[in-house]
Amino acid sequence: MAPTETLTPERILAATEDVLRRHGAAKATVVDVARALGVSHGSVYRHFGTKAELRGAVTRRWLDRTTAVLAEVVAGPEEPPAKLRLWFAALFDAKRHKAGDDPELFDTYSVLARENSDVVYAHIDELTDQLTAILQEGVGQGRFEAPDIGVTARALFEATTQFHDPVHAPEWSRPGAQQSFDTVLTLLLRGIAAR
Amino acid sequence: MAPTETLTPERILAATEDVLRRHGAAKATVVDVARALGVSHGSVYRHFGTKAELRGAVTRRWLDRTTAVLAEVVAGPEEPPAKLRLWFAALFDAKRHKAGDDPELFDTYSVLARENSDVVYAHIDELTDQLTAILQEGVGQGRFEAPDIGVTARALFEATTQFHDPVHAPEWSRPGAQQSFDTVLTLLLRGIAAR
DNA sequence: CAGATGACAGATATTGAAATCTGTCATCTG
DNA sequence: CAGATGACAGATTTCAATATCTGTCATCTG
Repeated sequence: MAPTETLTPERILAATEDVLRRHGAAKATVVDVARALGVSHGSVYRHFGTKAELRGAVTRRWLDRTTAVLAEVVAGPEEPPAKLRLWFAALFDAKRHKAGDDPELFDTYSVLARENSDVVYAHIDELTDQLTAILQEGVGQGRFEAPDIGVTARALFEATTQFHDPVHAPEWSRPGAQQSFDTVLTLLLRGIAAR
Repeated sequence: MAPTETLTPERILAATEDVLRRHGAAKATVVDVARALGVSHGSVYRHFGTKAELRGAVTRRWLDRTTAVLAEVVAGPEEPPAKLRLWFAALFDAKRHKAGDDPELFDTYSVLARENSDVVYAHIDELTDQLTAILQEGVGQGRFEAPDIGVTARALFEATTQFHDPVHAPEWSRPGAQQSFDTVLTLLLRGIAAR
């Protein structure tokens, strides 16, 4: 009856992350998760209806950690142009570190992301909402010009695909990557700057 | 002895494209190619040292067709800003049509591209050289500003990854795709425009 | 004798039987 | 009786035997 012993979604998610870390996306099974928790796999299905749902929840959790970090940048004190650059730099940095520090785990989560595109789309919507907020702030101060802020936010996000989409991770360690990133951002900032 | 009967690299490449079209990237074999030509597979190896080399040559051919179309845009009469937009529009259009018109064939060539990254890198270098030429022209006319034309060309190419990299093909038929493309290009053009 | 052939060894892919996994549910238990 | 269990059916994966393919080369042929 100790709280550690109660089977909760939270504990299941933690165990699932563990199993994924240890076995990789392809070999992680619900049976493994149950075994790690010392319960039958039927009990896991009491909290998550399907394996896909469980993996979706783990994916959401992983992406939300990045969203939280970036939300702090949005709330930060910088001027809009500096904030926008900082936001993208933080995004690129976070991804680059995740990919470089533990490539296997990054691969595992990349597989999860590919099989949970709905979760990823929701994540992208959150990120473009954050971008919209920064743009809004800049337009309000007369620093940015944008006919449609939402569309512009989306365009900024897509123009930087190369630097945040996991499929491009192999290129993030290329020598010229940082320079390309800086140049793209400079172009985009000039592109939205009020004249 | 009719010229149709002489075994040439050209004929082998054509037959290979045919076999790839018919069987797909995974199942196309050198034996298939030889069979299609009515020769033994040993003869194919007289012209292409390995299967990888043959597939690389087919990949190069496929990419070169796009390069040729875009070279015409580079040689065209438009003003640099219009030419730059036209060049990217032609690139996006070409890719979108290839992907939409025959998805299976597009998948096949996407697989070839993935396994021939050296060929793809050479292709990307050609494309950025074309971009460099357009930028050069614009800078010469005082229409563009760019501290380093080569780096800027590369940045423009990477900022449009979303619209030409085959891994993003599924998103090309999304409703907002064209609007995103237009917006990104507008931002980039404003970004390089001389003040 | 230039160019094609086909037999061959080792590498890779296919196949089908056996093992494991997913998702359900009647039953058990504190 | 809320929540866990484990046996079960059908789906999926694994594994090992078999078949096919790649790349070489001694031999053939026009």
